[in-house]
Amino acid sequence: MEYPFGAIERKWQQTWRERRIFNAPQKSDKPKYYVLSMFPYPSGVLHIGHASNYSIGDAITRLKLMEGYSVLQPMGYDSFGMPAENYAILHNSHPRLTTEENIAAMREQFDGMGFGLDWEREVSTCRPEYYRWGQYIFKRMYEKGLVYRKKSFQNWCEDCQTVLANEQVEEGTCWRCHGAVEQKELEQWYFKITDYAEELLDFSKVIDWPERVMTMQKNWINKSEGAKIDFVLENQDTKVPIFTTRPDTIFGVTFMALPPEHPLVQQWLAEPNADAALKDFCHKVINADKMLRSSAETVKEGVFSGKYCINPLNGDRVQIWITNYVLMDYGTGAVMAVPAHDQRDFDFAKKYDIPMKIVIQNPAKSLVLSEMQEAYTEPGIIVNSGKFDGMDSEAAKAAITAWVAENNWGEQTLTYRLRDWGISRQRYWGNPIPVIHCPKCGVVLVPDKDLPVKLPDNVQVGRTTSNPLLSVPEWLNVKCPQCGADARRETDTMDTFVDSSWYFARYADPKNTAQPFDPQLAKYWLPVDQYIGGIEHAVMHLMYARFVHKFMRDMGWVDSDEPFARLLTQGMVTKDGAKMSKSKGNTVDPQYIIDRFGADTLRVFLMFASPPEKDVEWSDDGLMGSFRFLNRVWRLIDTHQELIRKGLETTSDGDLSAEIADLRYHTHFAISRWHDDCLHRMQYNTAIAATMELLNAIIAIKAPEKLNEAELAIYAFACAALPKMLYPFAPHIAEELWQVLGAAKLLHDCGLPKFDKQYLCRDSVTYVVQINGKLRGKLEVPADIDHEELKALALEVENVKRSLEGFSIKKVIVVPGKMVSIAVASS
RNA sequence: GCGAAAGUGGCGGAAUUGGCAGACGCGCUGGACUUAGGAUCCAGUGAGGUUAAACUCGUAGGGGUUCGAGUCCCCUCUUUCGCACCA
Repeated sequence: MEYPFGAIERKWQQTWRERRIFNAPQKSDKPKYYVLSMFPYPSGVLHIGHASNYSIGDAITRLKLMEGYSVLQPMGYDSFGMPAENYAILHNSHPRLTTEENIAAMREQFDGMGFGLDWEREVSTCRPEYYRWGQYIFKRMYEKGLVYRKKSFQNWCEDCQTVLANEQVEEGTCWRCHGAVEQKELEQWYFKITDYAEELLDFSKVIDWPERVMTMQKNWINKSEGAKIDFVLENQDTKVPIFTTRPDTIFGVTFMALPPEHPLVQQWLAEPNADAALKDFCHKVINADKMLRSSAETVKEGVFSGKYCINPLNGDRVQIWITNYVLMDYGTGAVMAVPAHDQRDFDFAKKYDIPMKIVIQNPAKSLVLSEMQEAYTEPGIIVNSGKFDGMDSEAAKAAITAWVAENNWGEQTLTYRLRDWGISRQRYWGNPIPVIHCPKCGVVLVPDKDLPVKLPDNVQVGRTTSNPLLSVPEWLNVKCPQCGADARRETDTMDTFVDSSWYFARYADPKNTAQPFDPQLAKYWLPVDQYIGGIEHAVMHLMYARFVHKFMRDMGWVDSDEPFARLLTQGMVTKDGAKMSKSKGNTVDPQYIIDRFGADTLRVFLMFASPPEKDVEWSDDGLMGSFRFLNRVWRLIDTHQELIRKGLETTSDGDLSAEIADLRYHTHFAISRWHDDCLHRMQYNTAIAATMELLNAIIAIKAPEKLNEAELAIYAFACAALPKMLYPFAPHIAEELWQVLGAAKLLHDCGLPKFDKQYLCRDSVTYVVQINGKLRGKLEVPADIDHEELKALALEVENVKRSLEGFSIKKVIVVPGKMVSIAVASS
């Protein structure tokens, strides 16, 4: 007989809704706790990955409620972007309509899972009441100098018909569609995330983040210290700044390397007498696959530009080469090449027969140019460097930099790999950038009173070669708010990562119509105490959100330095060892599981199969195991409910059988483990295992109706612990059984299951006896036994005695409560 | 190539501080029951060995520290992830 999960789940979902259990109060006597799972794109269908992810957040939510916190667990939808646009095209509809339909469908499925979400705080990024404030934030950032426009080569995804930020290019492909990314010269809007590079490297204000995520962000930002030094074009005043971390090698520069994108190179190419070979080379490199080009294995190539520049330190005349191995994106986009002391420059110089110059000697073994097979990149003694000769190269770094600064040739500087965040997207379904281009006034921000700039509805969506917004003249053409002249709206929309960079703050005050959120409310709820989401957002979303949060802090809107105090990166659900996907045909439909076995069964399986940060391998058999487990709990309590209710009203004083004393120990032990696993270790799989062990211990009592009053009290206590222990994972059945046992209150309001330390101490303890680390016997002794007495007893254990024959005892060690270890040597 | 994490039965996983390896679940084997179920209950289940014990081996492989190592140290292999010409 299966327990009636369907009726139970519907009943409690309705009760929670009616009693507003999960609608977080704006004010509370209790301490606050903000649990947030990354919001989904509203696909319209609940995926097993959603079920898994949100089960974790919900377990934490219910635990924190039991613990006495005022908990906020909101939910919303990341509803702008390509997928929504494509979905609408596929269904021959409009993204506004399909998105709202999908949201309604998903909401129903979320409720079917029994998630305790505060739906009164729902946000959806594509609704004007939300994106209005995204535009408002854009404007405030603009006013603070954190937004600018720049024309340059962009990562262009042909499939998505839009540009991508550097972070959004994965192995040369688009992070979303994995189409090829090429370079295209465009004028784009940027957020100056680099202003916060230094602070983004600092994770001292987060409480608990995975080391891995912090490392990934640090690597992404990649700070390096060095010097910026101006070389000067021969016979001209034009400066060519370079960045180097090795100023100690500057006297060894024999050529300069520039990428084809370098402005100087572009200028030379534009000259009427530009060299044809140079043109061809630049064209080839710029249009080459970006992934291939930036791979260390790619053969270094270049063309001599015919131009020279002057090394300011020694006046050397240096050839300028255009190469494929220098990145326009990093440092100043120009490299002083020191082939003797840099492997890349060495390879290049060998290939093109460019001279080399040793300026650092290996103290162990003198370098000879003609014999060098690779660059010498280690520290050493400075040579051929004028007044710095003889110095230690490490010390020379500072000395040379200081000399450079003194002579105004350059300065000490920091550089980061992190680039500014390009937020322009040439798509319809996104947040319009609130800007008007006026032929007289230039860039004019849309006045706050005119926000939001609403997306027009009458647009032909589809894969177009230009931004669909260009085809809506009544939207596009406006009067300049400053001078009233005919002007045009900006048609770029914002990267959807902008929308998701502040939503966690909007949840604090989601209906505010006067500002993004009331700072008082945001200061109350933020930071998010526990954030949960996929590792795939380790760099992009999490770094953008940290950046925008720091901006909001600087505006005084929030007062925390970090948006997410604790971060849990959950694993994905796999089947047959691979990520579930339609194309592989290895998907599982959570709705079918819910209909057939109940949401509680699904949740218990997902939480039991592995710790939250690890992947879960789907198993139909495993799911059945969870279903049987819940059925066993159900049968136990349902069958004995009257007995248990009676037992709950009696006290536990009186004689106990050994069996019941044992049950009492197991009960308190299981609850204490559950506490540790749920509250400290966040290892929910073992918390469920502890609950199963308790169930097994209770079921082992075969005839509870024959127990005396004291024993029955212990039995009932054990049974009553089960619903509480199950509540975070299987809340519906837990709530139902709790009611069956006669409770008046709902479980979230009844506190954590309690255990008593005194019952964790046992009268007698089993010690194991080891000889040289090998198990040789066991003995049962009183827990408070004297160690000397214990040693003596251990030596008398039959098997131990036999094993000791022919050996002499060197040492006997007692590990309290656990073992006696005997070290022996053959005699 | 660099960096990080990991490697435990047939499977998912447990072992929290260096202290009985394999909790819990799945699967499997044998049995009971019959309302024949995706049911329930009982017993067993790392490998070898034995009638049964004893005992031996065993946490990717090899060495080491220790009375004692899945756990600490060194080397090697494999897998996953991140970075990958960053000047």
